Amino acid sequence: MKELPTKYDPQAIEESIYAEWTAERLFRADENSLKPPYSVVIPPPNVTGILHIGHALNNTIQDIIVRMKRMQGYETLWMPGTDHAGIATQNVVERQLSREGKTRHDLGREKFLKRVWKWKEDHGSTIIRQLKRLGCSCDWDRTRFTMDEGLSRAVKEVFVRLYEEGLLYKGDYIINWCPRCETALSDEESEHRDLEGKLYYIKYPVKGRERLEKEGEDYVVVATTRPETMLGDVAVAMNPDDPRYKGLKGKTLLLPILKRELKVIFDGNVDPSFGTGALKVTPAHDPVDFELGARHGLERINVMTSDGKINSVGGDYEGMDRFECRETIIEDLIQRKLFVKSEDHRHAVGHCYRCHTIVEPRLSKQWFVRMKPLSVEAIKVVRDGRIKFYPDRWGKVYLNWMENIRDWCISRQIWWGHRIPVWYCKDCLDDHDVRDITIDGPGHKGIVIGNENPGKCPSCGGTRFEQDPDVLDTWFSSWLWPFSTLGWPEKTRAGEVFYPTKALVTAQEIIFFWVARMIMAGLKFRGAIPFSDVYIHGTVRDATGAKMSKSLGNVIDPLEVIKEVGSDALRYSIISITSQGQDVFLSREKFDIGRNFANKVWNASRYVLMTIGELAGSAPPDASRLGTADKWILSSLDTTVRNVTSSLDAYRFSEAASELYDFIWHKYCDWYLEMSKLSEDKETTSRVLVLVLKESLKLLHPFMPFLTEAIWGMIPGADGRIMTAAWPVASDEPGSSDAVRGMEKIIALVTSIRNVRAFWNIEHKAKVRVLVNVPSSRDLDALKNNLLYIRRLAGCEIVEMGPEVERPAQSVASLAGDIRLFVPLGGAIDIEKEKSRVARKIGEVEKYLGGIDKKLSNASFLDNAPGDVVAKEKEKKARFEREVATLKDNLAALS
RNA sequence: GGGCGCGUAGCUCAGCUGGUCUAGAGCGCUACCCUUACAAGGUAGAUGUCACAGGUUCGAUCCCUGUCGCGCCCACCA
Repeated sequence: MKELPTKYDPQAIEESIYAEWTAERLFRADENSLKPPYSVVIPPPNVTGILHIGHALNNTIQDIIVRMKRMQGYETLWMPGTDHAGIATQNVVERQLSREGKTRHDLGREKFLKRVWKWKEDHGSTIIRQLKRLGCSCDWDRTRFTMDEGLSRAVKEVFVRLYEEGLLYKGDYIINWCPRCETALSDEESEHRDLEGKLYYIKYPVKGRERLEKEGEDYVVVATTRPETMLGDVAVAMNPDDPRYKGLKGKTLLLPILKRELKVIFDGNVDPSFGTGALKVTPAHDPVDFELGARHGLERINVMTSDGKINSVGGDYEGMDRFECRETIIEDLIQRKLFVKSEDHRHAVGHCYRCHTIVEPRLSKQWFVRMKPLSVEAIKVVRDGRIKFYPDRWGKVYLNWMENIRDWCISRQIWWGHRIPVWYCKDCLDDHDVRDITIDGPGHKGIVIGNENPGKCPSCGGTRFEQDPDVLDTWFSSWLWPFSTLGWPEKTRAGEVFYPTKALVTAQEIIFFWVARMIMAGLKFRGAIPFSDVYIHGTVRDATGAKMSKSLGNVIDPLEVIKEVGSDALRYSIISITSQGQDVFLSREKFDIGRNFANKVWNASRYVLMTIGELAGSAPPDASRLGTADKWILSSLDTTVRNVTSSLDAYRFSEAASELYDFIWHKYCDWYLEMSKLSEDKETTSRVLVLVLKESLKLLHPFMPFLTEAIWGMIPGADGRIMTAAWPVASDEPGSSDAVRGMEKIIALVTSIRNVRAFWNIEHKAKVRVLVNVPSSRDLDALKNNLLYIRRLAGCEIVEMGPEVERPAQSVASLAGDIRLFVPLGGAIDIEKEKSRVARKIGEVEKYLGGIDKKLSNASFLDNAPGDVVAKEKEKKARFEREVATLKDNLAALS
């Protein structure tokens, strides 16, 4: 007989079991299998990343889905991989370089990229290792990286197609610019955070009236939060209906400090109620001003360098940092008496999502994707339910973004990433700086798309080519992930079989970044949705509600938790506290839930394996020999199978977890296992014990894969791996309701007797004598058949049991549903104590009875409520009345 | 400015289409127990005007409206 070690030691089993699974190639997804396919998309974690607790949650959920589906007989593919995280990775390597006193420019592009690749080889698999430690059953043979050759081909293919369909353009727009990373960012990459800023009021003189005496005639006051951008002002705008400024029509203003002449323009988009109603117009540094400038044909003056310093336009301010310049300009304006006042002003300011530097809205020439055409289908598929969000409120968030979608800035001024596959013919373009070329659509002269130098220009025959220096947004490769990883644009068997996938599991933060764009890309390039279910789980926060992040230092490292309590406990704990879509507030103690449960399962299994000996074999129990408890536990198991399966199918993971917890702990261990110790038919009991254990372990396997596999390996007659065992199927019949009812009576009676024992401080080893009044003959049979159990579990002697049993003198009484029980205590009864107990109980029951009485005497209730509800209420009433009667009887007898 | 979520036991939270709710769980608390699977355990127990105010309904923790408190997301009010 095999035996489990006495002590549950997750460290001892987890890594070795994972190695066994790997050796047996159980994670592999076979595209030639005849099983129905089932695939999920793993969000490619950032290659610079390490596993944080949010990943642990995310990947546990996916692993649960995948493991259940695998056990249900699907050919499951869980495709793992990482994305190259352009900006983040480049930052990491640049930081490394700066410690050596170098910049990337010192190395040059080629050497720098070599260095990044080296870094990737050294560190890029950290998170993969960690996911394995967590137990993820991904098909690691298919691990992909967004810069792999195949995925890069997909990126190029998509770029070409978008270009040829006129969905790409390159032009001057205000984009979010990170002066630290020195690159453009998409709107999604600029995170808005509320900051306490100032709103500065500044006088702009009217040309020729430099005395500055009368506001509105000699000067105009404008309000701005970014005074440094005034260096790029070209106009001041007012609302045409604003009476204050009617007189300024046709006038010219002077920019303080630079003395540039500014036009006065009128535009309906200016809000007269904000500030002074006069808006300084800086088309190169503000999106609103850019629009205004475009409508009124204004010049665009860029005043900053790429690292956020004032450029030569700024005269004396040249070379100053943008915020230093802000201070200096204010001081200068105060000196020149052009400064009016400043007010506190709270406003949202964009920050770089990678380095948290304040983003500068800046005029820049960038590549964009026209998104509106791509969004049309993507809106439809969610509207008509082909793609469902869980919980569905996220569908609204998605649609709201999709319906207001803006063009996607995809070029980045960094080196690590997919280089934009565009070659410029220097001859056709008259040696213009390639950064300055504007491209509206396909067929632009002198432009060749491709990864290789085209060699010869198709239009002029020239041979001098220069590739676009920029790279693509990382998400431009991530949005292709569901099909690029399956070989697209090649037609592959895997691509046919495993696309579309079924489920996507992710956090709310990347709905726009990734989920929405994958849907668009899937529809556009594969002509089909990439997945049908999007499950959005909550954000993991610390106990105070703050997002867990390294910079806040509130991170719980999952690997440390694994070291302490094991991966199974971590997984179970985090799932059980995560109700659907709700944010998770995490603290260290939460992991006790899983640790204790794992321990319980371990010990119960150990006990079962120890006691069954050779009795169980692999044979099922003989149905004719099943007793009340056997039938009850089998029926409860059946219910549990049904509920766990349906909860998991509905993405209610915590519900499934607690269903299992309750069944295994409070039904199987607390009752069935205890009763099994007293069984007289050891063979049947053993068979039931093993059967229920095996089925429970299977249900638990997706949550606690290691533990269940370890135990499975010790069970006689449990073949193969639990990981590939067949998922339990619930029976069609409702099960033995008689046994369930009977068992409920047993439990109620035993509990009630124990209650009496505890209340009267009856010594542990002393047996009490009990008389039991059971009105129902059905229940009486059930109880009589299980007298042995009742006696032993409650530590009592049943003196009498039947429908006519009366309360003897000198006894205390108790109730178990409609069963009355009497315990003669002789002189040991403290009358006053018992009286107060009974009186309190009467009060309680009468309160409930009152409520039901009121209901039942309400004619409208009787008329309107469905029949079964009324019947139930009546039943309840009868029960309570009996209870009250009994209790009153008891009270009377005590006096 | 728009959208969303949350206020339920001392703490952390479940409670899915209103009646199976006499509102649950885990932790904590009280009493008893080292009963030969488990003290990371067992047995028994205490604790709730389900944020507040209205409304709909025969009936509301659940649906609607408003108020207060907390949190999140989106947004070009300079």
